[in-house]
Amino acid sequence: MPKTTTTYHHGDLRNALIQAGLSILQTDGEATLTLRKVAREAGVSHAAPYRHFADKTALLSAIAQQGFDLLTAQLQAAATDFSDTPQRILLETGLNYIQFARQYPDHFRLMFGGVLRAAGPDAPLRAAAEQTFAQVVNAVATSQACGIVKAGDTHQLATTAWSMAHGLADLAVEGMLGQPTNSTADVEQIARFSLQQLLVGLLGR
Amino acid sequence: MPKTTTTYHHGDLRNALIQAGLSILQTDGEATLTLRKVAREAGVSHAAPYRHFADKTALLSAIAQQGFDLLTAQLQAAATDFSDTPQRILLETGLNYIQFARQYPDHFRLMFGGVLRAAGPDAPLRAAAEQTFAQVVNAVATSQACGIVKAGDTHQLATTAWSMAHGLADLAVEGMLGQPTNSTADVEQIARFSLQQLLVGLLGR
DNA sequence: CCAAAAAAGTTTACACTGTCAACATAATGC
DNA sequence: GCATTATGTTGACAGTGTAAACTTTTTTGG
Repeated sequence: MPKTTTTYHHGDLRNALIQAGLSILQTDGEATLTLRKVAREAGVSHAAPYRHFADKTALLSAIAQQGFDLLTAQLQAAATDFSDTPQRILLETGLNYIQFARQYPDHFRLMFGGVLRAAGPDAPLRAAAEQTFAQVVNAVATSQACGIVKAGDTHQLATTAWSMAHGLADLAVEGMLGQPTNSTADVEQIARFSLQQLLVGLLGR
Repeated sequence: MPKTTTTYHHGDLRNALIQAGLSILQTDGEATLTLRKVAREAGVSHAAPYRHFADKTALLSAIAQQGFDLLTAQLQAAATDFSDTPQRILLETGLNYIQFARQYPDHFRLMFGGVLRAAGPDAPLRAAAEQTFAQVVNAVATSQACGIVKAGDTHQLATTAWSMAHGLADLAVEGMLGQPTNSTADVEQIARFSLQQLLVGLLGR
């Protein structure tokens, strides 16, 4: 019977629950994301999730983790896209980061909203976040190699770059960028400008 | 009878509720902040808050607004402190912003977590946020006047500076700055470094 | 192969939440 | 002074997260 999908009881809940939660998150936002609704959407009883997640936070944490994985993949894809023009990698990585935040605002907010802070230093969620950060470190290292960023502590420079992109992303999601219209063009413009200003500083003369 | 405090029924609930909510927020975090607990703490029945706030979100919104006011005042105080060394104003404004976030992490997260996004473009909360931003604009204008930031669209440059500080603040609150220890010294160091990098870019040669 | 243990899912129950409607009381304005 | 409004209370309701007891399936060791 390995014909249909998997072997045991339901198929695999846990993934189904994460998927259901993700769907609710994207359509109705975190505020309305309830454990019972997730269970309903997955077609199981309201207590079933507790066989796979210790509590609601654990489910949210898993969803957040999936978000970091997705973001990591997206940044990596961008990096390979621009592997022949390495001078652009840092800029494009930043723009991609911001685009992700705007495309999945609730997912993005969940990723950086308390779940992370609550996660201990050795939680898998934190590891996933650091893998995303590693993508930024890569971009900085590449930029250093091609002379668009000065030599120096790569990790530190990457933290700086990450902060810039993250700040732009968060303010954009919150609707505080490009005050009146807040259009895609507005955000792209200010993001491009800001990242470029930082790059000038990171070149160092 | 203007002896005690105020005139009517309770004194003034609404402020008492905001204060109680603030206290809960700072000691136990947003997750445990419940409307009924706020009412209890203020010494009124569980439905009393509805005479002053349409719903829970309205209370949270008021608390967030108070946060923006506090932050604005703090940034302004920093600005006057350094009025005789204007070259430092932007740096110090940024450091102060980050310090505020670390001092009141839950308050900070509330301010930028959904309530703002949910607030319409003409909500008082948004006005309060813009007043905070105005403080950054001031710092940039001062920096331009003393030649530490190049001429150009002040508003745009301020958005850039705000994003940098905000990104640092948010990542610091989330515990993603200064990976192992995350100590105050660590955060201060990376924040100072990052802001300075940006300043180099904003000088522009 | 099959009993026994473990895993996965269900039902019932409980305390607690946000919110509403009906009611009570205090303050204010004519 | 009294009617109106502002403020606060009580009681109720649907919905929530979570734990305990129970059932069903799956796995597994003799």
